[in-house]
Amino acid sequence: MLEISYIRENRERVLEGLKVRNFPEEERHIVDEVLALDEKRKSLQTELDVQLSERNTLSKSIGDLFKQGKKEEATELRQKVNDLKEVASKLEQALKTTKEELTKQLLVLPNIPHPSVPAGNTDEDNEVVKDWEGPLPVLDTDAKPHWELSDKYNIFDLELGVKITGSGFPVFRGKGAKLVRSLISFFLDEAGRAGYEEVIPPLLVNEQTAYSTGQLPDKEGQMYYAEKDDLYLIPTAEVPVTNIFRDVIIKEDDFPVQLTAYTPCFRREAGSYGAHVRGLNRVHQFDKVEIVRIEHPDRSYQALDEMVAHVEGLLQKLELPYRILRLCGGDLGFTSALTYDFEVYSAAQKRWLEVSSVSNFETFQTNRLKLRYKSEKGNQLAHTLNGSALALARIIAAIIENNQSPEGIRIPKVLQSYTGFDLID
RNA sequence: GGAGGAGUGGCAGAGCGGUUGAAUGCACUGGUCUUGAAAACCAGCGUGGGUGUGAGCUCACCGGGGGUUCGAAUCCCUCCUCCUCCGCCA
Repeated sequence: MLEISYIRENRERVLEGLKVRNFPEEERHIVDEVLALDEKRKSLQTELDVQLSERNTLSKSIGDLFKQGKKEEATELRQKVNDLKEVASKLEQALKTTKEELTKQLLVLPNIPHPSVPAGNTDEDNEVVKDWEGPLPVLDTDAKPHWELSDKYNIFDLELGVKITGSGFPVFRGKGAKLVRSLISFFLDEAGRAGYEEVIPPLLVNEQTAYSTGQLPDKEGQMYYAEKDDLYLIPTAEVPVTNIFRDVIIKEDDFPVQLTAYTPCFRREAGSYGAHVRGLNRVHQFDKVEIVRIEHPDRSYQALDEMVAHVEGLLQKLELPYRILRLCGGDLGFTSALTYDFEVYSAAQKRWLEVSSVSNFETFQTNRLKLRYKSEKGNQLAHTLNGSALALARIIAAIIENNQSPEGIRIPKVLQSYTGFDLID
């Protein structure tokens, strides 16, 4: 959620940002509505304070009068305060309504994009900031997509997932299962080496938690919901991990906070079927190692670069061809100010698969989280960032497709000490 | 799941209807003293909102929400969490 003080001081920039995002023109008046509601809120607050202040003073003197035994005067005053109360409670109600309306409108506004974010509508307008320089792998004509390879080598079984749960819940088996576990360990170890503290968070979260990182309201449809307990299955570790710092005020020298977590991720992905989501391309449950940082506003973009470099290092070690995109305004997530997407080339499908998304949310999440740091200027909102490092299912798709050969599937060198084998055959 | 107890500032711990945003101790910050450190002493030390150029003034907040009252951390209702005992259990 944008800070109201930011909108107040940067109205033009907010409007400009909404334009970059392709936020519907006919809805941009919300900015001015928000500003008007804020003014209303302030004047109601001022009026209310006057009333309450008077009430407090009179109440005190009633107490004093009673002590002095001046009962009649006290009773008289009591009546007067009762009248005041009515005015106050009306103001209170009006203030509450105004605040609610203000929040409701504020929730509609997405984060303001970083100046480097290109304008644009769809993923076709994303900017390739780093393309794959070398040749893309070319496979034999009889090369198979990963779902066919999986059948051949018994790596994962989607049919079985259908039986147990439903479509989109793969069952990994044998060397496939071990490959999953190896990747998770490898990613966690790499994050640890880069200074991230490993955490294992809950996989179900409450409403407040889902709200604070921006999954609620609006994106309910993306999350599985356990109605009986009013809990949501996490779509990413970002949600529970970032919320570790909800309602926290940290010291300035606590920066940077660096956390990493492996979790399964659950996404409903309602309505997406078809050839492009075959196999592991889009599933409802997948594994992911996430990195999360809490940063000083002055250093958050430097941190973003470091996170991008970290993810890049992982892909290099896995020997996968990749490219980095800067998302355009229209493709940018609601809560993000700047996002880099990583895509790996899936040689048999001859297409790029998104495997990581690294974002700076600036104060958009911390405003909801109430995550601040102490500074000389008073308590300020910190910046949050996160990125996938890395998401598994598609990485596996790319590894098995790109590394297929008549002998079997070659395991990248860095993983071999984890898997204990160098070939799936 | 059943029965009982408890939730107060970073922590510990008073307060149980009237200048209590909240005693006291510890921790923390600044200062005095000291060659330095410790000790001792002095001072400061929650969050959010409104208002003012500013010092400041003011409102709200004692697990969350609602209520009673002229007035609530203190009384009532409700929800949540934690602890103890019983039951169940990886």
